[in-house]
This record gives sequence, C-alpha cells and structure tokens, in this order.
Amino acid sequence: MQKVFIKNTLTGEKEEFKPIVEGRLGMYVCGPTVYGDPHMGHARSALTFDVVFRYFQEIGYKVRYVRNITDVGHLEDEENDAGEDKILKKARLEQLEPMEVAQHYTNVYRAALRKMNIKDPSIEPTASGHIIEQIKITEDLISNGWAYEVNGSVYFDVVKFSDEHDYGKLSGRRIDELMEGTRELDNQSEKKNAVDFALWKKAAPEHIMKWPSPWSVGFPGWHVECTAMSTKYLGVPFDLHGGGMDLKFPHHEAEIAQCAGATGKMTCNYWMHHNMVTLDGQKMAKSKGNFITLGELFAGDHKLLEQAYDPKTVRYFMLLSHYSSPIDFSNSALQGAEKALKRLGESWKRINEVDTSQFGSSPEFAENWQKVIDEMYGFMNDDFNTAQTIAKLNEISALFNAISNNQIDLSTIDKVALDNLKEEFSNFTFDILGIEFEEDGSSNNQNELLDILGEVRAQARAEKNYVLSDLIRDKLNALGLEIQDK
RNA sequence: GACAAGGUGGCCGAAUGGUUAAGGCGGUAGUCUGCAAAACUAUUUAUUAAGGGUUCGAAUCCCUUCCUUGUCUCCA
Repeated sequence: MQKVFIKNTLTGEKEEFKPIVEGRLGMYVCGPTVYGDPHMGHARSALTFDVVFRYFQEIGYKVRYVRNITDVGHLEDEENDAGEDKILKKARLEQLEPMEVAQHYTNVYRAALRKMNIKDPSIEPTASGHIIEQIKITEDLISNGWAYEVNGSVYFDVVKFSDEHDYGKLSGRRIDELMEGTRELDNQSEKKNAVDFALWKKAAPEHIMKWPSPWSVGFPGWHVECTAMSTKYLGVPFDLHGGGMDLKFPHHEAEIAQCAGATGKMTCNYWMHHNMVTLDGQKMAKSKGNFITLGELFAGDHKLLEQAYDPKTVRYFMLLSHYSSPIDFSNSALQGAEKALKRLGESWKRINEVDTSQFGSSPEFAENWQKVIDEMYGFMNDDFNTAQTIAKLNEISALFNAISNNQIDLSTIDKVALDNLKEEFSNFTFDILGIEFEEDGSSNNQNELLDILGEVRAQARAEKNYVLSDLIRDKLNALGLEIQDK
C-alpha cells in the first residue's frame, strides 16, 4: 500500500498518514451553508477533498467521507445586515419556507459539483437533522463543566477551558491576546467573556427556524453541528478533518474545544486546510461586482467573463495548482487550461487509435516509463500534488503523440509496458484526478459554430449557391436544429 | 494591530538545502493544407517581491521591510 504524507495544519508538519483502522479512512469536511448560489470557493473545497477521497480509494482504502449541509441558517424576518440578505428577503417576500430555500440551494450546489465530476460524499448530513445530537453534546459540555446557561442560551466557557487545554493551537492564537482584542458587543452581555461562543441560542420572536431544548425554544450554536455530525458518523477521534483555511478560527478551533470538552478526546488525527480563491487578484465580493457563481461561470453569464468555461475545464484548471496555494481565476488562465486540457484529450484519443501490432519488447522502455508511473504515485503521496502529477501526464502525452505520429521506431516500444502505461494514465487522469475530456460533438462552442455555419450559408445564398446553402440547412435540420432566415 | 496562507519566466503555476528552477499558455519556426484553422514537432525567456544573514551550497532555513488573501467568536 502507498504511504501518503499529509501536511497536518494542526502541527504544521508533513506527516505520514496512519489510519486508525488499517485500510480505512474516516474523513469529515465542512460543507456549504445553503442560502446562496455556490461559487468557486465552494467548488475548491469540494474538489480538494474529492481528490483525497478518490486517491485513498484508488490505493485500496475503504473511505467514509462525510460532508455536511448547513441548513440551520438563522433566518430572520427582518434584514439586519446591510443589504446582504437578498435571499432571506426573497424567502419572506415569496413566502417560502426556510427549508424550501435550503433545499433549493442544496440542489443547485450538488448539481454544480456533479458537473465538475466531483463525487458525492458517503454521507451528506444536514444540521437540521441532527438537532438532538447537538443538544446532547451541549448537555455533556454543561455536565462536564465547560459550558453554562444564561437566560435560555448556553455558552462554551473558553477561558475556563483554556486553563487546561491548548485553545488556539490550530489557528496560532493566544487566549490572552484574543481577550484583549475582542470588543464588547451589545448582544454579548450574557457571556462571561467575549471569547466564549454559543452552543445554544434562545430564539428571538422573529426567528423562523427554532426547536425545543432543555433550555429554551431556540437553535443550535454555530460550531456544534460539525462536532455532532463528525463524531456520530466517524467516531472520536477520527482520521481526517478538512475545510478552507478561513474556517480555522473560530470554527475549527471551537470544534476541537467542543469535542475535547464533551468526550475528553481529540477530534481527529489530521487537519487539512485548502487555500482561498481570488478573481483577477481580487477577492470576490458582491459589493465589488466581481462575485461570480458556478452557474454564471459555466454559462459565461457575467460581465467579467469573456466566454463560458466548461465545468471540466474549471476542474482541470483548479487541479493545476496545489490546494495549499491561492487560486486566481482569470480569463487568460482559464483559456490556457482549456487548451491544455484539449491537447491532453487529443493525445489520449490518438494513442487509442494506434495499431499496436508492430510493437515489440524493450526492457529499457518498460523501465523508463515505470519510473514515470512511480513518480506520479510519489507526487500524489506527497500531500496530493496534483500539479506535478499533471506535468507527468503531459510527458506521457508527448510519448503518445510521438507514437501515433510514427516519430519513433515502433519496434523499440514495449507493448506490455505501453498497455500498462495507458492503464495508469487512465487511472490517474480519470479515476484519481477525475479529469474528463470533451466528447465529440458536444462542444461548448456549439453556438459559435452554429453562427459560423449561418454566416457560410448566408454567403452561399448571396452567391446564389443554393446547393450549398440547402445542404447546410438540411444537415442542420437533420440534427434537430433550425435555421432562421432574417 | 495580532494570527494564518501566499508573492517564482510575457502569463498561469510546480519545485521546501544539492548538478542545466517541472509542466502548461502565449510567442517564433516547421510539418500538414489550395490558403487558413485545428492538430503535431521544435524552439524562446527567470538578478525566484526587496534587503540582510546562516551554509561548501538557498526559491527552499533565519531576520527586516513591502504587497495580496483569509481570520480575529453569535454567518457557519
């Protein structure tokens, strides 16, 4: 079995992965809050761990991959924030149930990820479906002395906890600095200390989503859902917890504290955090007008987009950089990726059309290319380096082209080794990296192609070349496409 | 302000102490073509943000500064 090394963001070290149960991986990843359209950041998170999921399976692990849906959105009837809550407003104006809104965006999220060939997790639990588990953890924290109730709400006592635990280790924060830096907010008067976080909140009258609990009719706190769902399905500790680096503090720090306080154990053995996404070097924000959803990206439906980008291209583009680096989306970078992906696909298609009867046997050939295969496993084992793996796929692609172009003596090619190389190329490209090539005839340039055909036909008609113009029309009609004469 | 991640050729991006710093895009030339496009082949370019230090040797380790992004507890 391959030895996988993971950059553990809890320790800052690259560590060999050692499973709790031999041959098995339990992985939890923080999923989206489903109150808005998914964007590139959502895709990056899902894609990062899709590759982890795929790779561990490929090398023989049985993987349980849990990714939650946060559908407890604390919807309020009135907008409190400065114009950001259009969706909530919409829910109210259109008299939708909050769960209708959550279901809608869950559907949009899943559909977008599937277009990018991102596999569904093993379990995709919802926060609203685990209220009982969240209440139980809160009760345990109270009885263990790490949480206190005030006016129907329950808070985690961070200051007390930090006396005995290393609170802040994951994010590099120090409790005393946090206490200095935290302003007193009006609503926080209930808390013993400003650094405490909520486990259960009593619902204000305008709150729509609320559930009964031992303390009040209310809703669970902001971090406890992940502790509830990860420990329920994966145990304590489990192997690997992932998410964006924006979640390190306070979210993951709180998870660590909750789990330790409730169970006395560590949450997990390995933490992975992926880096963020920018657009033309700028952060995405609705207020800046550079916020692009996945739907808009795939459709080219945004003023900053020069064209539509196929979900396959977006996937390939994101795999070109390591998950720990920021990704900057730009038209030129995406267009470069689109061409590179197409080239890779062409060479794969070409090698599969080659007549293999002339191939001989060559230990040297076999040895050289086995080395490349071993390097690819080495790159994936080294903290999932998809960029280097793709660089090797390009080298193999050059060989495929050379063979199909008869640029090298075919008798020097080892048939068995080439078959093996093709199989490994397929493994890495399709199974591990989840790359897909454009299928014939389903180009995303179809509309432009139709425009060109239309122009040709118009030209032919202008020249009274009706044989040609009718041929174009008839062929297109046969495909179910109509030509409209102006 | 504090903490965290990043700053590498025209562009995108690998490489975390060891010979000539991957790969792709773009550019250039060639093959193909009636001419193009596409495809293929070859080829071009790096004081590694800046300054200093450690070392036989630094993109990589240390220090200072600058820039980008994230976070600083009731949005998860």
